[in-house]
Amino acid sequence: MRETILFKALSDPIRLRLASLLAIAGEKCVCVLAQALDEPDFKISRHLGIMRSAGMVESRREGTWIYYKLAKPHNEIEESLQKCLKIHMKHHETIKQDLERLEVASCSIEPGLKKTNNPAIDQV
Amino acid sequence: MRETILFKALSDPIRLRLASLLAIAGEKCVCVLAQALDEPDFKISRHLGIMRSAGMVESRREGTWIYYKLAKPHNEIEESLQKCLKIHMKHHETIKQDLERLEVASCSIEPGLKKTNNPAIDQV
DNA sequence: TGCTTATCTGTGCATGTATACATATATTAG
DNA sequence: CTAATATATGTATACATGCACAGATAAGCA
Repeated sequence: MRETILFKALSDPIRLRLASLLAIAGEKCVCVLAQALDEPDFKISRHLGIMRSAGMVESRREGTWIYYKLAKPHNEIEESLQKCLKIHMKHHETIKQDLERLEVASCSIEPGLKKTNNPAIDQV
Repeated sequence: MRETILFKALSDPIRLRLASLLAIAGEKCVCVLAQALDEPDFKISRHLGIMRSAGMVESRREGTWIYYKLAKPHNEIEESLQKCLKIHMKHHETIKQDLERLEVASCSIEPGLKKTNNPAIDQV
């Protein structure tokens, strides 16, 4: 029953929130996801690792950042599940709050942007 | 994240098989499900209890037997999941074997039938 | 080179989970 | 009542899981 790995991956609140955000908002890096969920980086990283072991997400390095996205579904069940998350979870109260934090989240140094020497500007 | 209870309920192979059988074949009693999965009664009973606590199944007593069925979905996610199990799991190798055993399964005394005093007949 | 940020991982601990076995409860038949 | 069948549950054990903290690794930049 390989499928149980999938359900186990979604059976933890942190991982269900991560999967929902990735389904709704697409590819994101660890530090942005950590801000969206308001949880420490190492915790998010570990859970993303579990999800990757389950074949649920894929990662891609870009400079210092590592971006995660939902993996292409391996079968119809996974496809149904991903659609289900994308369509329904955006109305979930917790996910709505996560999405709000996600919108305003940013890495200390945005890719392509350079940190200035003016802290006042950096805070924007 | 109430939904994680659902996924946790499906994250064990026994429970995923039970949920799939109930989704495909409808209401069944414990001893028939135990035969279908080829697992001891007390194990099936305990897992069905977990599924009931998760609000996933409902039970109904009829004489000595207790029949279980999938509960009416509480939201769109549950509804999607049930449809997903019903449509896709019937093609799963393990589930196909379970369904074969389910077809020939029967309680020692079928409801409505009386046990005879002739062991030869009872064995049929 | 050294410094900073982002991400990952080793470790110990507390908690949760699945299991088998024995036993308890419930219903029906005699 | 007793016996038989179906189902549920208490318990001990082995194993898995989530967590926090510290430390490691990797990339970019001065």
